[in-house]
Order: sequence, then structure tokens, then C-alpha cells
Amino acid sequence: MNIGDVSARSGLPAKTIRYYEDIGLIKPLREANGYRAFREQELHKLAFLGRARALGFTIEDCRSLLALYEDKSRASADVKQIAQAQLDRIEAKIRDLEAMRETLSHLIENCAGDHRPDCPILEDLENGAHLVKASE
Amino acid sequence: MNIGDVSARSGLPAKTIRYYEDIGLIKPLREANGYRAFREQELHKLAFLGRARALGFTIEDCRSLLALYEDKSRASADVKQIAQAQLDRIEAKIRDLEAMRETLSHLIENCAGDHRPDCPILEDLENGAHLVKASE
DNA sequence: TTTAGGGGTTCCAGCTAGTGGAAGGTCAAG
DNA sequence: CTTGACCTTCCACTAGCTGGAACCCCTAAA
Repeated sequence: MNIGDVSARSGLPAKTIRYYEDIGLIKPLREANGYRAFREQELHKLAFLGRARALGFTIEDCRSLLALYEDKSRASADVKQIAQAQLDRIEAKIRDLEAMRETLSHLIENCAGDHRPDCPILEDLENGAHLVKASE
Repeated sequence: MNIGDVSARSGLPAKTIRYYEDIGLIKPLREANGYRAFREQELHKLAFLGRARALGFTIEDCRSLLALYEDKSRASADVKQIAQAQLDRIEAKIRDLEAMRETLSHLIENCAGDHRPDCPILEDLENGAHLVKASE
């Protein structure tokens, strides 16, 4: 299998696949002409990676997960721990974004959005500016 | 005011302040010894930037917002449009993260997390791998 | 006077996770 | 033989900083 086939079948761009080889996530063989020769094994791993990345795991998480995936005697607790850490990060991020959403949507609601210069959005940003600490 | 004072009063790291000067967001004067000489004006702008960045605006958004902030004849509609675009981005991101959270939390719930190798999390990632398209 | 410390300065490199593009080799079809 | 679709490597770039090296400046204490 050439990289184009693997790309089509895994859904990952060829560039990304080359990059994953670069950083050692996969190790495809080479044909005599220098082309990468992928086995089902690598295709499998790439799809695994695509799914894990879609769930927001970092590349380093993926490296660990892939190692556990290959290790048939792994403990599920190891996997669960990585997944739980990722879930925690996701939940923290959601909370951050929700706070931003609240602030922004209130500001937007209160902005006339017309030709006049009065704007509660800028006023709020400026308020940030007024929170500047006094020099002591 | 030296950079250390401005950093303390705005809450932004000195490195970040230098970076903001680098990319043209602020233009502090210079003292004879080469030190940056900040006026209240720049302190104000930096706090404005800190607030805007905390709300997730990109640097380029900040550049536009700062220009509008300085332009006393601006139309609030211009500001509102930038803020609305940002709100849309935030909401899209929240939706993405919530989908990830759902998937991950179900997987984690169903994983024993013990010494045994059976793990629904890896199975799901592997399922991604089974979604690989057949070569036609 | 020297020295120590705590400022400040510039510049270069690196982080994440790729993406874009140039320059060139390979292969099958017409 | 040429065209066009592949493939290769390598370098540069993205956002928004952050870390570190090497060096300058200023004050105060020994």
C-alpha cells in the first residue's frame, strides 16, 4: 500500500502520516524505489491515532495509548488513567469556555451594534484596564 | 515606569509585554539607557489586551479591537461583529468538547480500571481502526 | 572600590500538531 | 516521448508565547 491509499483509507492527510512516521509513531517499510510500503498493521495504527486525536488526546498520550494497545498484558487501569486525565482537561476547558461565553453573550446583548460609538464591549475591556493595580 | 512595574500592574509577564511590542500592539518610549519607558497609556492598553485575550480573542482580533478602542468615532456595530464571531467560535468549541466528553466519560464508566487487560477504551479506539475503508 | 544582587536588553530556540510549497524522482498510459 | 498523477525530502510557517544565553545598568553593602 502506498501512502495515498493509506491516506484515503484512514482519513488522515498524507502529510500527517509522514509526520507521524517522523516522530516515531509508525514505522512503515520501504519499497525499492523509496516509496513507503504500508502493511495493514500501520493502517490500523493510523486509524487508531485518528480516533484518539479526534478525542483530543495529545500526541504523547497517543504514544502511550499505542504502547498499551500493543501490549497484550496491559492493565486497563493504565489506559483508564490516561483517559481520565484527558476527560479532566476537557471538562476544565469547557468550564473556561462557558465562562467566556457568558461574559461575551451578555456584552453582545447589551451592545446596540449601530453607527454610534457607545459600546459596552469596549467599556468592559477598558474596565479590565481600570483593574490595573496602583503603583504602591 | 519600567517593564517590571508594568508587568506587576497589568498582570502580564514581561516576556509577553516585549512580545506585544514586537508585533506592534504597543509602542513604549525608550529611556536614555535603552530601557522601555511606559506611560499610563501603554499600561492601559496592556490591561485591555489581557482582558481581551482572557476572553479568547486572537491577537489579530485584539489589534482590531485596540484600533476601535482608540477611534472615538467608531461604530459599535464593528465591535459587536468581532465579538459575535468570537462567541460563535467559542460555542462551536464547546460543542466539540462536549461531544468528546460524552464519548470519553461513557468509555471510562465502562472500563474496570484494574490489572486485567480488557479495556473498552482501547476497544473503541481500535473500532476507529475497524472503520478503515476497504481498498476498492 | 569592588562586588553582589536585581533590574533591564537582545537574540535564538522551542513548544503543538501539523500544513504549504519547492524541487525533484517514479510510474503507467497514450 | 511526454503527460500527469503519484511519490520523495527538505525548509518554512502557523499562534502565542516561553526559556535561556550573553550581556548591560544601577544601587547598596563590605
